[in-house]
Amino acid sequence: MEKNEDMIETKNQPIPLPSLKRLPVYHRYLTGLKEEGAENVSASDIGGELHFLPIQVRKDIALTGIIGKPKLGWNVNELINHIENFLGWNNNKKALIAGVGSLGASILKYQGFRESGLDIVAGFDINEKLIDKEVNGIKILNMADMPKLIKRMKIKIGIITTPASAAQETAKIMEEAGISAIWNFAPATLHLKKTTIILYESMVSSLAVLSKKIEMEAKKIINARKQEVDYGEFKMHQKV
Amino acid sequence: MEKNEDMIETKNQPIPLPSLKRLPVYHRYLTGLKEEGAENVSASDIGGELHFLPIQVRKDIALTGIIGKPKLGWNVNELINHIENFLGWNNNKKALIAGVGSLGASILKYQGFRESGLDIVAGFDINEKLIDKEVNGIKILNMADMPKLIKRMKIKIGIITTPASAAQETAKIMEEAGISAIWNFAPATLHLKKTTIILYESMVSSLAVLSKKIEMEAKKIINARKQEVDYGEFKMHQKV
DNA sequence: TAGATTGTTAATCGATTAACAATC
DNA sequence: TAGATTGTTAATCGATTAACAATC
Repeated sequence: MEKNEDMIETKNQPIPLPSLKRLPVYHRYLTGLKEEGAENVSASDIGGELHFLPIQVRKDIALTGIIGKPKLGWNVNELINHIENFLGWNNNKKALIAGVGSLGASILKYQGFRESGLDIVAGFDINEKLIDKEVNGIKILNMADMPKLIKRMKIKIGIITTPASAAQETAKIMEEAGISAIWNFAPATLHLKKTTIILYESMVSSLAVLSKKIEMEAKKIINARKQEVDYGEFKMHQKV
Repeated sequence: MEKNEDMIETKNQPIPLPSLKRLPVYHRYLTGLKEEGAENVSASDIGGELHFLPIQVRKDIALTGIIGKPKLGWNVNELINHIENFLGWNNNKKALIAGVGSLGASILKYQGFRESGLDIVAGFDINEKLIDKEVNGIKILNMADMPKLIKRMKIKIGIITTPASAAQETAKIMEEAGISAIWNFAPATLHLKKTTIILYESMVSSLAVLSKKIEMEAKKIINARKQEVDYGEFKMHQKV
């Protein structure tokens, strides 16, 4: 059994984070294919549908350790299983969420996490009106009782959706109670032990990317027009 | 004026996306500093607080075109302004959101977007109970009226928070009405014109990153223990 | 068998980090 | 002046893309 686990571990290659983000996208497409009854799928099938290059799909999928067949591609079911195993969707991880405002509630209501191996067992808030209520079948408890539950259930993952002003304090409480990984949705930088894993989720950072993309696209169009004008006036120096 | 705009445009360097995501984080820290009355700030001040290397901070900030003073760093106010200008937070962009479920509502309620230059002018839904209601002062309208409003207000940014099953259709309607950039929170791949900008926001992809980080950390600890044992048994071959 | 597709090794591209001269 | 910090050029690292042999 222990030996077997060692066998299953794919060679200790480093895993590109972008690959990690793409794998759930492949998985979503594949489950659709499975429902349609598809047997096999190739890198160009996946890439064509999801707008990735086939070589990138091949590289990403190679990480899961699956062996495909030249000319056929991979078996759809087998590939789904390999991705799930690789991403750890088959061994559930317990988590809890602190702050059940509108964002926290929307996370509690999202069905996709459970099948991705994340089991949110409770929510915590300081708002009396929310305490002892349920959201999507998940009980909201008093924030004061959070450390107790973390210890009792040995919870390792904490999700923070409190206001920014409460994020640091909440994170510290989580850490001291035994949480080792924090998924932080509050717009605040956390100061924790080096060994504590933090993943920041920032919509404002995403928006920055979107805005720049829009700006660049606009500039591209303007430059294209400028060039047209240049040509129209018989100017020779392109500035592309 | 036109000439001036050309001057302000920093040299046409490519902008690393990760830098773009870090700039709002710097901005948040700087506004805090400003409130505390700080005059100047250095790369190591910022890096020390936010856990970045000073050289990375310097590189990122150089993108904004600000000129610092050796030994002093940058003027806090000036730096805030440069970041805001660079990210386009000073020229508002109108947007609308389709799907006012719990996630859509939490986006409507989030105050941070407005100061980041995103002005969500309306929400749309098919749920009769939501139509003509307001969320955070923003009116919810009938989805059927979305194209009209896009055209009338010349809105270019659409946010999708519908169920995954409605995302493609919604995106297509947005595109046909004149939207040129879509921020998609639904777990669905969109098929649109090549020129339409799409930014995917996927919590499941983020979760994949968090899970792997946890798994790697666990493995690191196990390996460290193995090594201790190896040393304990006077074995010579390290496997790190 | 011929052709398509995998898996692997090599080349390119982009982002981070290092080194260091300029300068306040 | 001496020391700290910027801004720039070079080196390294990581991810993507290309090339191609293996093979079904």
